[in-house]
Amino acid sequence: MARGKIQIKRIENTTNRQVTYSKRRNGLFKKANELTVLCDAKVSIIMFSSTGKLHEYISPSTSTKHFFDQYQMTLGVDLWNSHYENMQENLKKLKEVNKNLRKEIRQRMGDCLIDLNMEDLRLLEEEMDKAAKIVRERKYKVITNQIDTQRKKFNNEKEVHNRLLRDLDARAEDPRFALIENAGGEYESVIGFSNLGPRMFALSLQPSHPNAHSGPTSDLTTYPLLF
Amino acid sequence: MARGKIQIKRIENTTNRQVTYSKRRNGLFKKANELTVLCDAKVSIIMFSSTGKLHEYISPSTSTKHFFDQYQMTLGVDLWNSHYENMQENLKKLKEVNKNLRKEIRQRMGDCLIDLNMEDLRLLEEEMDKAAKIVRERKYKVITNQIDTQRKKFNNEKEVHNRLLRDLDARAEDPRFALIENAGGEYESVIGFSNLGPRMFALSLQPSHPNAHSGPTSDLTTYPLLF
DNA sequence: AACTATTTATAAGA
DNA sequence: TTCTTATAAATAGTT
Repeated sequence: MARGKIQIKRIENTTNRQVTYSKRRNGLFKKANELTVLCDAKVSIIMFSSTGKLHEYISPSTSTKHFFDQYQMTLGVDLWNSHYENMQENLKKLKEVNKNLRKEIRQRMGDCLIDLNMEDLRLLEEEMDKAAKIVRERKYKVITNQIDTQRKKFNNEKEVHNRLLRDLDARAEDPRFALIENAGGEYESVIGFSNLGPRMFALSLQPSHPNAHSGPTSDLTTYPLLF
Repeated sequence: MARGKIQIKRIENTTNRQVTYSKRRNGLFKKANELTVLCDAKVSIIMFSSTGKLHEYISPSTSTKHFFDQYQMTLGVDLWNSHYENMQENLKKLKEVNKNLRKEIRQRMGDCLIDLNMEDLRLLEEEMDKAAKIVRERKYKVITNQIDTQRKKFNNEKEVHNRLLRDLDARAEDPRFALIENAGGEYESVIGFSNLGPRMFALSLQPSHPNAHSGPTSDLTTYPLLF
């Protein structure tokens, strides 16, 4: 528009193009601002250069977010609605699944049996008996393992103890230790330990504190319903 | 900018303002389009007139939604994130809860018992036995109800049958029916029905052995248990 | 919506 | 980038 007319088509020279972009961008923004003032309008211009740089004009006393919101409201469409709807659909489905899972658990706890007919009840009973058996077996296996471990521990300690005892006997019969035995009286206390130790062990094997762990039973009340 | 310079300030005359808005809007859009072509850029202009009307320019081969998305991506902020954050948080929590519920069910089915210690197993077993008992009781209750309903049905039908039988006997002794018997020979077939029908009935209704009126306890043994 | 005098924008060069 | 300036384009006021 000066010093010669130009064709409106892509400027091939990169530098030239960038200069023109810069100049015309300023021109556009200036015009936008004039429009804003003269006509009491709200204008938003967002532009990306060919190199991907972002420039933006927005009328004073408004914001891009507000603009977008108003844009959507005016057009009566929500450009992000599909995204939002998807999410809500997902949420709904998950809640439904959640509800059903809870119901199943309650049924497995002996609640909510009203909805079940004879066949359901029969299957549930059968399944639960089967499962209970597995749980029982598993429990016995855990018990057995624990006992086994403890026995090994005990045997090991017993052996250590016996060795110590033999050592002491040997020392007691050894005339070299006679003096020390009489002098220090250590022998008695060692015997005392050998009698007491294993018995203490046996006591601690009993599961004397039933609720050391919160079991799986408390889960139903633990998870809040999120709606 | 012609026929006199103007001050860049709000045009008070409404008509004038609207005309200017229209003219300058076109100018702005034209410039935007030139910029798009000359500089290979993408431009989005959205504007609201003072009366709330919306006008928009968008470079060809793009869309407003795409523009907004790119705008947000470039600025590294999500203007609508707050809308979704809550939802996403909820979604995540629900998924987690569902996972745990599933696990609990699996444990109640005899799966995934590895994670449970002795105490958990003991509690689970105890609970499952209790629940199984409830399920069993419920099943028996359903069975009992079904049997009760069937017995009532049977008694009712039996009574209807007996009444029919009495009716037929009464007719057979009524002289008015004798005429019909002699005239058309219909009586034979009626007798035949009255003899055959009830017997068929009895066969299909009588529970194998004679004392159909015994209490619910004997009914339990009369009807085969369907499981 | 068209006209046009005038202002404004800007292409090319420095 | 910025300034300059000749010239193209936009547009205010009018019809």
